Amino acid sequence: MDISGLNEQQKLAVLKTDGPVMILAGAGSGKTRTLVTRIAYLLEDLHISPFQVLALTFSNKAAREMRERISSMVEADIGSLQITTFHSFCARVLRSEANYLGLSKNFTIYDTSEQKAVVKAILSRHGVSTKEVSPFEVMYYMDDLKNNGHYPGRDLSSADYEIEESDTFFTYYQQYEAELHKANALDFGSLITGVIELFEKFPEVLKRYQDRYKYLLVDEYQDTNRAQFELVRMLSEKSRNVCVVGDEDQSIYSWRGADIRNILDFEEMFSDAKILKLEQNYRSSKNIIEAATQVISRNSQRKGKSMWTDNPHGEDIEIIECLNDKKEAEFISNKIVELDKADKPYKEIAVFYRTNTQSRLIEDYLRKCNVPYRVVGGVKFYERKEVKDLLAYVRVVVNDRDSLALSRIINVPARGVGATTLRKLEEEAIQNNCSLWEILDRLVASPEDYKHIRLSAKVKSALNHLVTLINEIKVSSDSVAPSSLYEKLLHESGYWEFLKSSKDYESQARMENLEELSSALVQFEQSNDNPTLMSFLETITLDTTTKSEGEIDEERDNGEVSLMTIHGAKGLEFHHVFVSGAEENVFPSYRSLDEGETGIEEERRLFYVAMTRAMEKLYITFAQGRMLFGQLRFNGPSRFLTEIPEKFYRWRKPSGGTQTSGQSWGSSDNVIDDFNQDSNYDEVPVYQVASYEEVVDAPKAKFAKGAKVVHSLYGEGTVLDSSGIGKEEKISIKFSDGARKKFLVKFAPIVLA
DNA sequence: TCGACGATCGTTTTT
DNA sequence: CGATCGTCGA
Repeated sequence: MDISGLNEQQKLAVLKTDGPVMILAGAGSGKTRTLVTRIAYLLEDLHISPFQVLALTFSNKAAREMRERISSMVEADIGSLQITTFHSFCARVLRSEANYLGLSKNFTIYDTSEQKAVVKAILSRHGVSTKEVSPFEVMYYMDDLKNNGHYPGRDLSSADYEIEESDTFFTYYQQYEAELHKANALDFGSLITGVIELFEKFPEVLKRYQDRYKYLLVDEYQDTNRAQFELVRMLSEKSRNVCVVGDEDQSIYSWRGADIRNILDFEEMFSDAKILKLEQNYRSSKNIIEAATQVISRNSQRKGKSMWTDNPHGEDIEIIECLNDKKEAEFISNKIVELDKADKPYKEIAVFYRTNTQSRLIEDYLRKCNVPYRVVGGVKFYERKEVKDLLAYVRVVVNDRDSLALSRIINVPARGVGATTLRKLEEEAIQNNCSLWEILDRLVASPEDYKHIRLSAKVKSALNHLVTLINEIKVSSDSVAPSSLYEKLLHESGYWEFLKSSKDYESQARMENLEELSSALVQFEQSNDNPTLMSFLETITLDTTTKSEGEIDEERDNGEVSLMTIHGAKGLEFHHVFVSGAEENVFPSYRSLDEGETGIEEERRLFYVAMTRAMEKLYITFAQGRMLFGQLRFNGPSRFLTEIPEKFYRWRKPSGGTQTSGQSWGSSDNVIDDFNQDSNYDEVPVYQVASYEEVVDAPKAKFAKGAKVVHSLYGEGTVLDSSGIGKEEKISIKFSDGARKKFLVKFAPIVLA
């Protein structure tokens, strides 16, 4: 293996194959290249069988990329090389060892919406309305347990988390788990904890896997949760050849359970661990790297790396202060048009935002300017109602104990089986201690046994038809191609007809989606050795990469501008990057602001990720006023802007328009008033910066309850409520027209009347 | 059983 | 503002 092109640290990372290694790889430091070379080195030079290597990633995209790069590097057939996501790996293990845990190998995987449905059912069973307890709270609670590696009945003596068993949420959790078990289903979290349970309860099974996988690699290690860490620890306990690669500064999924302790405590967990740092950045200009380094250095939760680069200094970062969100979108579009005129390909340009909703305005303006773009992420194909419906049919075929799927389709299309009838059938299932499907199946097979369930002739015949259809498909599922089974389901269930005859203007689009689902299935058949409905279901629940994302590489012209959330941008790079909406309450998001310092640090990492995607040029834009939740808000520039030292940027702000003087945000001398923007907001805010000046350092609440105030946009009002002091002061105002609104005093154009 | 209409409430989303 | 949800009424 030729490793002469690697730097010294990278070489060490490739060659140190024995014992635990943690590679802290900064943004753009050649992380994937190193990882891929390391695997190639194992196979080619050390002659390790691909069968003995397991590489775990988070996304299917990362797994695919790694596999492709390795296969182009080595001679050997890497068919048996396992490069896969944590979840796929666990699903595979659990399918082959299903019997140990009382599962059946055709188990269904529930996604978040199905998880929610089960939680709702349990809450309603307890007579708890979703208003009293939000299903999300329960889901969050359960996810938290699972992220920590908990499964029902786990021995907690060695666990590093605690459980209050008298907690009603714990009861909900237990019932939820029981419910999933009955349905022969697992959710994302229990795919991981299921394997932990398997390994803990059956050491001989664990030993088999330990013996097989002599070399373990974990990518994006900063995003692992505690459960995944446990899994890694167990698998590598014997060989101790574990190599994890991550960057604590790019940990942006803590809200999904990623635990930064996995990085910070790695050395404690693996006492003989070797820590390597990849600190040379090959991606970005010096300006960008140094600025980003300054920003991230404010975080306390980090191991600490010092990134550097040999790349040229590059252009200044540009911070653009826009009058409002429309002007921001307009600026970005115009700039992109300019870049295009300078022969910069669209595909080298990306626009990032904190939340998906922010894409709309930007899209509008890009369209106006005839700039081709694609939105990465957004509405997922497999989350569409009609797709979910059809997949529910498929799920029932694959796993008839999946009562949730069955109840979803039992009356879709409408068969006259309403909530009441369904309730009766479910009651009967509970009485008989069997699944909903078994009741239906028996009811159709021997109706005389179920005379006590009073059903109309119409309902009976409808159920008969449904059950017969499902049974026919089940019988032929071994001999008939999945796509043919799908077609049969689609048409004989009446779903297609139902859409066709529907006058709903959306049903045309729905039909197209179902055709797309069909072609996805055909495509799946063509690219898999042993395609089954089960494996198709698993693939689409565990791999959400949309088809269009894969097609982009084929694009051989200028391509398209990429629009995405910053989360979606991780791992990518672009020559020209726009980070939009750099305002307080947007980025950092208002939600993380009340989480305190932890929240801010995660947002800062997000900001760091955003900055370090840029290779040549970085534009950061923000709007003075933004339409948010239906009202115009004045949030002020993001604190992260002030964390970039002045020498790295030029701050441009509007001149002319209705901008009032006295603006003080870009306080430095590198502010350039060269950027003319007239407002075309219908209701142009009269900008009263004076109040901002006065309020910002106020030692006590400026606006007390009951005070009469004037808002430059909304007029006169009375303060209803006030909280926080100084910069944190928030007030709610009742205006003379009766409207009630809340403001962050610091930025609201409000004065005492 | 279905639809229409208010009330509600707003992150991020690898799997 | 807008999607989503639950509650009514037919």
